[in-house]
Amino acid sequence: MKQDISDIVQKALERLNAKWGVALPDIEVEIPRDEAMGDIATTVAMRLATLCKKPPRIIAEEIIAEIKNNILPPSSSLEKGERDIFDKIAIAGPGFINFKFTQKYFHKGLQSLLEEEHSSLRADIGKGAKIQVEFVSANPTGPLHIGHGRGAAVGSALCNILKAAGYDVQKEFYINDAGLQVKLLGRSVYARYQQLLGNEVPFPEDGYKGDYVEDIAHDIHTREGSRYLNTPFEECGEALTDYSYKMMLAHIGDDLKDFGVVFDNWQSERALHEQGKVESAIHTLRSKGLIYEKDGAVWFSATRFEDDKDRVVRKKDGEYTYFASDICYHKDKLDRGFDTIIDIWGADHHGYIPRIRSVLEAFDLPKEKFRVILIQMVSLLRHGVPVQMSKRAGAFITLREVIDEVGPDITKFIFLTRKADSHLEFDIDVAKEQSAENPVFYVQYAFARISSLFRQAEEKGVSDQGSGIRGEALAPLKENEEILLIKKLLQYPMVFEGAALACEPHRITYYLQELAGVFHAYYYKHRIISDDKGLTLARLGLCRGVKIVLDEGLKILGVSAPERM
RNA sequence: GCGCCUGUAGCUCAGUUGGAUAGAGCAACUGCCUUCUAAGCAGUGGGCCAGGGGUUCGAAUCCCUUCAGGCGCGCCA
Repeated sequence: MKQDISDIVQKALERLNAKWGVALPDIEVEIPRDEAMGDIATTVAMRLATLCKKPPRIIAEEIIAEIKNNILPPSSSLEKGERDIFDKIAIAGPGFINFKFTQKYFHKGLQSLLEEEHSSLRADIGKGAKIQVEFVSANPTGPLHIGHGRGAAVGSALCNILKAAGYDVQKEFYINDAGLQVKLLGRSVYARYQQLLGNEVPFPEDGYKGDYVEDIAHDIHTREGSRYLNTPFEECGEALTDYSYKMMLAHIGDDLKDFGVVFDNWQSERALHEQGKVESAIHTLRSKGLIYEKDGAVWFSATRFEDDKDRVVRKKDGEYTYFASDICYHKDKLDRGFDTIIDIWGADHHGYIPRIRSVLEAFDLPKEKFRVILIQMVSLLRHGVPVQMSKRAGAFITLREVIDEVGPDITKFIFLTRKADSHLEFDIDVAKEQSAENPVFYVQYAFARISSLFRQAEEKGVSDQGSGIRGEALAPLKENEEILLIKKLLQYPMVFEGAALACEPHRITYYLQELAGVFHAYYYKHRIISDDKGLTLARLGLCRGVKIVLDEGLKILGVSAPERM
């Protein structure tokens, strides 16, 4: 729909520009707010006004005349051409050009949806460009919490969108398996293990206090018995630490899997060190004169770029910082040949962005290739009361608990009903108890209703398959609600494109709710299966179109599309 | 103190990258099940888009400023 208008207007503009001789602006096309104004509109005349130094309405008139006289197929006959595609082309307001399509146009649009199915809903924006999205990347020092869940839902949906938009997408989880935090987990497990066996060693200050730490200790005891009892941490710490974080990592992987999120690659931070990549990246910076020593530590001159402070890469104790691995990691990602790398972070890490951008600049890597999506905090509520979350104290609600209690579909859908960068209130009881009022069911119910229709049609021996919804078969669709519904279906590609370009999955969520709404209204008002076979087939065709688009959208969100409810 | 984000209906949030008379879902109130799933439909009420200034044909959207809230500003990750 958008493409058709863009093409037609583009042709008209190119012809007219022989006379104007200006730099043509992009043709922006939008859905008018009010249905009555038209099906689609362009603002290009207003944009041209300053360029051509003419009033926008005059320009709009010229464009319309050009379209009617010289562009529209199949002949120069204005009446005929207009009848095939447009009911009306009109100027409105300050210079909008509003297009109103014919029923025939909508029938054809539905027909190509039915013929091409999902492929007609995707686009080739990416043209095979390699893009990598890194998300979740939770420290393997504890279970995933609800904030990670939001990141997982958004990241996964975004990847689905980008794939459908023709990008070659890789989903990556970065494992922070180096550094102090995993060591602290090891110490915590060590202490619990000793305590379990009656050796009351002190629990580390700021250690991880969650029950899962004891679980790991128990697990080690059942597998390996008491062999580490009274062994100093210096001797067995490494083994315990390794075991512990790998265990956590396995749990994280399981949680994600049950949430319906899978990764293509798990990149270990340790591996970067072991392969000498961290050292070599720092070395490269040093050779560029961007590394210096001060106070016994090694620093990166980030202030030469856009950061407001220089940053330590190697601590006084000789250990590399997390930032050092991150320097290496981001360079490495681009070295791996990705055209774009997207990092999805918790919004509390926003201060980190200038640092990484500085790094890319330091390596002469184009920083436009690096994009960050920030995920705002989730406030978890129970009965409208905030649940306080503190990881260190061990008092928090895990993603696992939420999935078990509320279910993955509802959880994901709620995460995806808001822009990533805006706060989200997640009330477990509202999500669960009022599940009938939950928007996810509204959308799924539309899908289930249609599925039910097809089952019944089949029982009555009516099938839209085989008999073929082609050519004139869709002509009986004449009701307002039917045209409205087709129009909604044909808007999907516009919404999808917008979601892909802006990296905003929530647009799909909103669209699906609207589509379901239009469908429910239609379903209530008009009977699909009737004695009129031609009409029944046409309406089933329309329903199949809705089903295809609902299916596509739900797949992108990672939410199931049930045949029955 | 500096930086980033947020402020839209009673509540939770959208708002097509600057477009037309500001939108949805809850909540409230009215109706609709002998008809393909009422997890549904139809309708009513509800707004100084935090306040103020600016930019232009046009601002919830961009710039400046004030106020309010959140988050950062480690040789943690």
